[in-house]
Amino acid sequence: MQQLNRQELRQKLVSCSLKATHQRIVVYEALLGLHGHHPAAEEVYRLLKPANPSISLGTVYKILDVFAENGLVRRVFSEQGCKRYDANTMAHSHIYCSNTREIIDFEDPELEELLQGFFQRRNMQNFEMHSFAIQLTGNKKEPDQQVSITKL
Amino acid sequence: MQQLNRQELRQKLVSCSLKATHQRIVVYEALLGLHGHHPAAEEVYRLLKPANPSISLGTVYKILDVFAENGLVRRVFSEQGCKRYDANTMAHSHIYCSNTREIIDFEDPELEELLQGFFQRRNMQNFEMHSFAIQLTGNKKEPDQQVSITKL
DNA sequence: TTCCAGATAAGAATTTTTCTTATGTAAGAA
DNA sequence: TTCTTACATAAGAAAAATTCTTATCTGGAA
Repeated sequence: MQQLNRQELRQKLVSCSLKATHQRIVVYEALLGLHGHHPAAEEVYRLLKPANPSISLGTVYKILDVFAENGLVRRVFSEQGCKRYDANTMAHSHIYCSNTREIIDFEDPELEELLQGFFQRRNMQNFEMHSFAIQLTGNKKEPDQQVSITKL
Repeated sequence: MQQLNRQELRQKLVSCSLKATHQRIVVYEALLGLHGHHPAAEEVYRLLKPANPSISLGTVYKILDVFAENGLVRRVFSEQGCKRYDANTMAHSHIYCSNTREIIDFEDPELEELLQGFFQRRNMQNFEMHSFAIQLTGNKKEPDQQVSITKL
């Protein structure tokens, strides 16, 4: 995950015409630090509270929402009852493990390319597509081990 | 959408080793009737309450959960905060329209086939895939009109 | 610096979901 | 058919997740 310093984070916010407040910076920093973890607002709040005692949960909700609207983070589709966020806005899919309840990042350039190509050719009437996302649902055979792919 | 009578619904439940209670039958019936609508528990409840005054919201939640566990309905991944359900368990994708906030069923056999083939060939280590799902996010150009595809 | 549109804190309020417990009922057994 | 019991439901409390309200504060433009 890209390791940005505060000044760079500040830049990133400003480039989205967002005020670079301290709260927004630490929330963004936390999300980047939690690469692959897809936290809910509550988790981000719990993480930040010790070092930022004045931060409020409502603010974290608002900030995540604003970030999502501005494309700084992705909302992760979730079968669970709560919203999750992902600072990785690159094209990637998610794996839902029924065993461990994890949401796992799954980067498969071939898959992305395949779909990219498909949708470029596919003629959709009355629809302007912004993005697509795939989820795989299943089980990790070894819960402790990672999921990986071998080339075709 | 398949138009099943009560007796057939009863059969369907029993075939999943679920007791065919009146509540389950009307919930299932409602879901089938709302083809393409992807309701949340609350919506199903509101719909059923007039004709079934004794039904309880908690029961609807439980029933939808049981149905999902038994493959009678699909949980629809949603960016929104609440769980949605879909009685159409055939392979299909969902389109999220940012304008209208709709979730639209999108059947594209070629796409399903393409992915089916891809995942059959793709070797995934330590993962047993049960299903995959795609969402397209974007905007309907004409909010009132339908989205459709033209063959390649 | 000053100023102010927009951001935050705090906590109330609302919405969504789960849980608990007493009661009810479907469906198999007698 | 009636009995039995394991499972399902109703009701509402409780918990969890999210939004809203309002007073206060602050980043950054002028």
